[in-house]
Amino acid sequence: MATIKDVAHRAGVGVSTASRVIRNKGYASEEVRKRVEQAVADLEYLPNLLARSMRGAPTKTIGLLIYDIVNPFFANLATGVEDMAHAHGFNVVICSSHPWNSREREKSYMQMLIERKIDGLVLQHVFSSEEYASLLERRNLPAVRILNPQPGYPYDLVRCDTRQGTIDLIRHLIGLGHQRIAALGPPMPSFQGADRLAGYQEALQSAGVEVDRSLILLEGWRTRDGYNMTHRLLKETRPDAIFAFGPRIAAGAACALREAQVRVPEEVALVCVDDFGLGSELHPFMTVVRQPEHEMGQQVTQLLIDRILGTYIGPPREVVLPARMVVRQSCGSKRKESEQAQSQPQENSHEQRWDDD
Amino acid sequence: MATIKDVAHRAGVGVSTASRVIRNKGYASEEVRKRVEQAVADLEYLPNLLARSMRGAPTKTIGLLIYDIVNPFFANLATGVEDMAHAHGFNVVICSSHPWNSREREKSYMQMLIERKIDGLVLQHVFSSEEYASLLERRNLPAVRILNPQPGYPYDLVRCDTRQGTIDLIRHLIGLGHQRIAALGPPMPSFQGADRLAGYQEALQSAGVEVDRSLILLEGWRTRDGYNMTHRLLKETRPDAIFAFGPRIAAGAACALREAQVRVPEEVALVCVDDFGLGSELHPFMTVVRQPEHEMGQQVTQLLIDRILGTYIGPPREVVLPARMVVRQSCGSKRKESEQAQSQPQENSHEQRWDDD
DNA sequence: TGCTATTCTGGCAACGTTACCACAAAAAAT
DNA sequence: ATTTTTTGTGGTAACGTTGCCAGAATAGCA
Repeated sequence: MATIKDVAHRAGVGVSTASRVIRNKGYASEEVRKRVEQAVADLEYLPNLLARSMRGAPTKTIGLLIYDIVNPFFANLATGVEDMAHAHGFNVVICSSHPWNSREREKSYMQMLIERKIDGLVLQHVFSSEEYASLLERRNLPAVRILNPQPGYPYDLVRCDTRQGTIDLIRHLIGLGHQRIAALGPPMPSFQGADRLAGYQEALQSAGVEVDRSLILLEGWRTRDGYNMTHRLLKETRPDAIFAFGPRIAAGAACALREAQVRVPEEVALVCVDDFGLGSELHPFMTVVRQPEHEMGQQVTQLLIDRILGTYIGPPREVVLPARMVVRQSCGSKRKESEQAQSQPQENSHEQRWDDD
Repeated sequence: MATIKDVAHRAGVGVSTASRVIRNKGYASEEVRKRVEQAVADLEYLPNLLARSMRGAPTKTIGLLIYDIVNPFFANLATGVEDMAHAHGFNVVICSSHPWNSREREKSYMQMLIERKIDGLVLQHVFSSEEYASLLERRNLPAVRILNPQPGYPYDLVRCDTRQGTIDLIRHLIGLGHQRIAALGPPMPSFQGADRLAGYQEALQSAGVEVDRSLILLEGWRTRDGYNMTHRLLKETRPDAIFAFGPRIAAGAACALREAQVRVPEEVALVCVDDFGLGSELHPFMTVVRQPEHEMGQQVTQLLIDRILGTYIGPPREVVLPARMVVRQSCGSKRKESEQAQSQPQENSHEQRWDDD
């Protein structure tokens, strides 16, 4: 662990001179420059960022606090953040507070990020406690939000219009002749849930389909919840279609349907919001509405960096990106039936789908 | 951004006293303790970790450097690392150097991690340059490895016996009557690839099946590669089964098979190493060999923390965990056919599969 | 030759924290 | 009564870096 002192000594110069050469700032003769650079190479010197930051230098690091890195949605989001951050010379510290609201980790990560003096923060969490907001404010640490606003605090926000996306999806189902469409989601004080529920109701009403409250079950986001809700649903009625608010719910529903020997899409259609990552590459089956995760990650990072660099100063901005429907086979569309022999013409070309390089 | 000086001043004590109270170490009267704690609360003081670390204190942070957080394998691995790290009071900085060997990011992240003075490092990368090893050595920064050894450097290692796992998988195929089994993998100087190729050949030989070199294609890990290899393969021959070295390859293969109108599993069986994350929850189709990612993450972190704390000092350890075969439907097993009506009895109960809470 | 610019160099303070020391007061042991 | 130990407190020096300043050497210009 060589320090700048070692470098200076080895090059036979003072520390300030070495510092100037290393940072390439200020005067230094060619002669001295060479010697210092040689010493840096010899000692494999890397500056101590901690010490630098203590003098007030930015850490060039941003934090990303999300629920669950295992969820492909967040994973894609994270790569979007990383891509944009890197383009601006920032590094990203990903903190996955972990499945389902582990408050303890949320707090631990918030403190850790602040203590380590990051330059800014991308937040997906809705704070479980208001104390966090005041923590950020007091240090005036720039923060931006993804997905959900933080009620009462005016951060920049990038979100996706899943309400409209849901409307598209439900209209698609109605267009295929489905009328009794069930909705499976989380319990209701929920931002993401509310958008989808609103879209669901709006699409039905505008199509003149009555909203049947017994078709709406709101119990949770997990696979387990989707499974339970579907079983309960099937005990009472037989819907034409099931709209799951998220992919885990849809996966649980699919399992319950299999167990009940109800065939998808022949007997019931199944759709959801957000995609299945690798699973959709393997077997492009489920018709979904996709949020543009990667782009959302990039955009929110751009907003944050604007704030960090002071490029933008002003009232909070809100960027709303459209959701994109991907029609596949899980609703037994007419199109699909008529073109069954061909290789899913309704799916985008695979060239576009595979961005794994 | 209150400092300890502010706290001390507000409490009417010296900085050392404040420090002692905050760290709960050394003497302090009840009276003073109260006042300092009140000041901490009032000012929302959080210690500056940077400054602490400059005095030589451990940062209680470990770095995790992986290829691709979007891959569910790595995502699960990461949560394993986080779980164990948290259990010991460490935080984790995840750095996803990103799809397919972005050397630039690898380097940038290595430097960033070292500069930020983490306590230890979990590495999955095989260094693209030897300079990294010497970097770590010189700072004697503890590091451990996951998946692959670093040739020439004796780090602790946790890996999975994918050779044996592959043997199980191929034997399973042979047991179902498949003889002409194709292998699709990456180009050959590859650790992971070599294990799987070896297992493949070993299983065939021990079953008395001749290894046909024209059935072995080694072009890459990507979906695109699997797609291309499969098309090329089908142009020349028609195998009984396809063994993909990884899930992306399998996904590409599945796509090519669909396009060629070859049905899985009726006409050709398809298996691979590693699972499909959410996709397998939705549609448990592909028979795979799974590495215990989460456990691997936990174990490797335990090894690292042993090194950091000095609990273990000695020669490098190697932990080899078994792979687990998950039989599903993609090889048209006899079992599956005979029990078709039932709900996948060969799959573990969903209670075990769903760990999303 | 002098005089001001320009280029180059190194010493020193400061960032926020803690380890170490010195000292004072109280408590305990002689 | 004294010495020793325990308890409580605050000052100071580092950690590695950079900004600021002072000064030396060189160059440019009368």
